[in-house]
Amino acid sequence: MSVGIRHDDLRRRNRAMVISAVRRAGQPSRTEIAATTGLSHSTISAISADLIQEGILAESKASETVSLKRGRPQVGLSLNPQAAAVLAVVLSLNFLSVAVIDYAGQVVAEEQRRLDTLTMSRDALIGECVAIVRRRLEDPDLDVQSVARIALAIQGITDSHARAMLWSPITPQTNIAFADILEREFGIPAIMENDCNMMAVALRWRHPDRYRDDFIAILLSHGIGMGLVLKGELFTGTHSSGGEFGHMIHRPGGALCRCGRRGCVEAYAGNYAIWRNARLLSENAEPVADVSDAEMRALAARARETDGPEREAYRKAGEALGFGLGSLFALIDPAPVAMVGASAAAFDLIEPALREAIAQTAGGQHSGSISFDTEPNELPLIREGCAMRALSFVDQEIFAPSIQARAGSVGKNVA
Amino acid sequence: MSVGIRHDDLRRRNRAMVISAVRRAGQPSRTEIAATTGLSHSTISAISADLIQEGILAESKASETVSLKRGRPQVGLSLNPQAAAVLAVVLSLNFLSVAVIDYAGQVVAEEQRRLDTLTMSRDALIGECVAIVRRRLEDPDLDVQSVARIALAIQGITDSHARAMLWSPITPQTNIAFADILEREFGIPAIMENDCNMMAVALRWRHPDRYRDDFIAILLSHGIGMGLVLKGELFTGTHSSGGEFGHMIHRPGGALCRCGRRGCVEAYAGNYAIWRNARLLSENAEPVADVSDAEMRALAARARETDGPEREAYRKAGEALGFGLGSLFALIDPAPVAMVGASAAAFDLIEPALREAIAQTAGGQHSGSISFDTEPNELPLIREGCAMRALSFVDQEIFAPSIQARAGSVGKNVA
DNA sequence: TCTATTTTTTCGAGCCTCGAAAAAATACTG
DNA sequence: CAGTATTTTTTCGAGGCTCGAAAAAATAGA
Repeated sequence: MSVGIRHDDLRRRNRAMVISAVRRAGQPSRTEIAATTGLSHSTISAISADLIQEGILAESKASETVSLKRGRPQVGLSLNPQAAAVLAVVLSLNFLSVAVIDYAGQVVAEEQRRLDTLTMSRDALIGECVAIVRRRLEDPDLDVQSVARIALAIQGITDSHARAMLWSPITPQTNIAFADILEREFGIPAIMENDCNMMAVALRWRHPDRYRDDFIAILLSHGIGMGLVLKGELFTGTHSSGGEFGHMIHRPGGALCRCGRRGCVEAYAGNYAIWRNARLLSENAEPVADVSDAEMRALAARARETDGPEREAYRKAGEALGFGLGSLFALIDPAPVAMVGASAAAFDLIEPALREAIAQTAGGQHSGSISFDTEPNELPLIREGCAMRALSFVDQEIFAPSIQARAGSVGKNVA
Repeated sequence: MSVGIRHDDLRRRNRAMVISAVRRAGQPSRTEIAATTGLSHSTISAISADLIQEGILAESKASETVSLKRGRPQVGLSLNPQAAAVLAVVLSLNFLSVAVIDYAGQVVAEEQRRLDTLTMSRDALIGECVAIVRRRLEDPDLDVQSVARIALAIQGITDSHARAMLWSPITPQTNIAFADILEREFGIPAIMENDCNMMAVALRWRHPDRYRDDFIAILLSHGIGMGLVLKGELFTGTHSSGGEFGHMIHRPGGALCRCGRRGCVEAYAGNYAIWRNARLLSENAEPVADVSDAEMRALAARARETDGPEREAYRKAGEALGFGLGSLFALIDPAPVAMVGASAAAFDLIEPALREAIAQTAGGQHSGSISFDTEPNELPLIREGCAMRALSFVDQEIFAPSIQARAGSVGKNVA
């Protein structure tokens, strides 16, 4: 059962709230923070004095915005970039990237690498990840002491504790506890997240107006992934990262999916499925390992030109996505949808059939009001989500810890 | 954004926690409460002294359990039955029932009534609900002042604020703001809940070991409903009660559903669908309004006897439920399932096809470990859930209010 | 230079929780 | 049956936290 609130929790939570208000608002004054948090000015004053003294926040000296109002000008508070740093590692098909991000959220260094993830051994895969992190940590420009968190996003299913990859389409290996491995290797807290969940996290930071409490991010790529935010919280399954939208059943016993089952949404809407249908191959044909983006673009071009099998393939994809979304909407009610990934560039080919399908489902009552945005580039989004996830952890777990072990904290080695 | 924690919230939350600990544990001693909440003995002592003084809790005088241990015997704390009362109203097809429940959760009065909900006018339907509540409130044995909450459960879709029925299969009427109507009529806070959600709430109270953080309650009746608890919280949609499992799409363009659409799970697994298939009627045949329980029992009996269309009808029902659950499991991961309602008595006919279908879906990896319980009687469950929902509200909103307006509270008119 | 205005800090009051010690209530012991 | 051991509950002072009010700080306008 949930635990009572101890007296010291109070300060901890309010500290976290102030930090989070600053991260969200950019350069809010103490008065603004008091307004958004509902706490009194005196409390905000006390907490921010602590945070500044600890080197977590800083006052923005420059009164860049010329104060037009009378009275004492507001002093903006901002995150001290040097207070900490985090690493965002993204592992996707044949591709590994890492970015070092300062406490204010700016990328300070990055590195990318092509791999052959599908054929690599378990040790090689782990080795590459460890190595790329090590290279970044050995960068003389980086104060290793300040690195407070490593977040690794992977295409595939992760466990609900954000420790391990359970299964992934990018490698035959399963059950790799990346978070534990990195933690042991570098002594830095690490987490392992699902890539689509990180897309959703990033969208929430990028467009807080459009994507706030309830929305859906769908990755249209070789496979179909989903990140879901409900009631302002990232939705995960009870045991895994969950939200395996691509493997909801569209047609029982239908087309062969990459996962080995039949009739999944992905078996109609994933790149390999569109490719398979466009070539008029059997639905039982083994999914191909990879279709290049160029090839998909050519497919889309042909679909736009003539009403041939390519157009029909996209239509089928739209239908599968539409019925899938319809079933999803039956459970969670309609919400804004962001279509992310290379195939989002072909969303014009997908949308008509998708809307038609949705109209036949429980979500159909609102089909007019359902809006779709597209964002063809998933990688920056995933990295950004990863970084924000890691930074939020630092905000809450390190700079607002439950124990008063504030001495020796990462923030200390500043000013 | 979320709001900071004020100093007075602290006491409020801890009060709520103590009350909730007592409601859950039955007659816990102060020491036990301290252990489960993690608060100190002194705090528990102070809070429970307040609560006893206010007439919310009471010490169980009788040391019924002969203390076998040395030392000062524990004094059990219990809820004072007279501290408040709530009304649980359940409106289902052709049936209206109300129960008065004391603060300790015991039914102290009840009344039931047959109606013809399908043909009643809007005003008549509202009138019946208001009237049955009025009769209970006019009961001389009841202290009207102590009635702190009315909870109304209805088969159908309610809004996410628990104010109104949006749509229901039991009446052609839509958008009835029952909660507002009852509140205005009687001046007592009211809520409007979905029946299947209340089933889930009740299961959680009844079997906290089996149904705690994540589970699914499915109503197998004329229609198919679902109540879902995820991460210990009742799951609702973003705009409505959500969880319309029965209207997830099983077969695009398939059998005609009561909701007017095609291929919903319900169009294969609802009583009317089983009946339709058992009679070898077309999948396009208009769903019948009602099939009596006796008729369904006869159908089930025939299905058990011979391998005819009846058995096939149940098989199809199982298949639809299985693929539906499989898609659901793709989103939320597998969880224990309780099958509730008259047709749960025929679950033996449904289960084989259901398991076979699930095995073909993303949930299939765990198909062996998924357990199903059956509970044929939904009404007591719904009422119980309704009552607990209302009582929890009293616990938290009235007996642990955010403002210190403790004078004049309902608890005051006791001792 | 003085006044009005707005932001931020300071200060004392009021709560709340906690730990330690005391008090209360019982079982065991000889 | 009195004394001791044991367990539960209450009491009490200390320490923290937030709050409101007042003071201080910082600026624009007169």
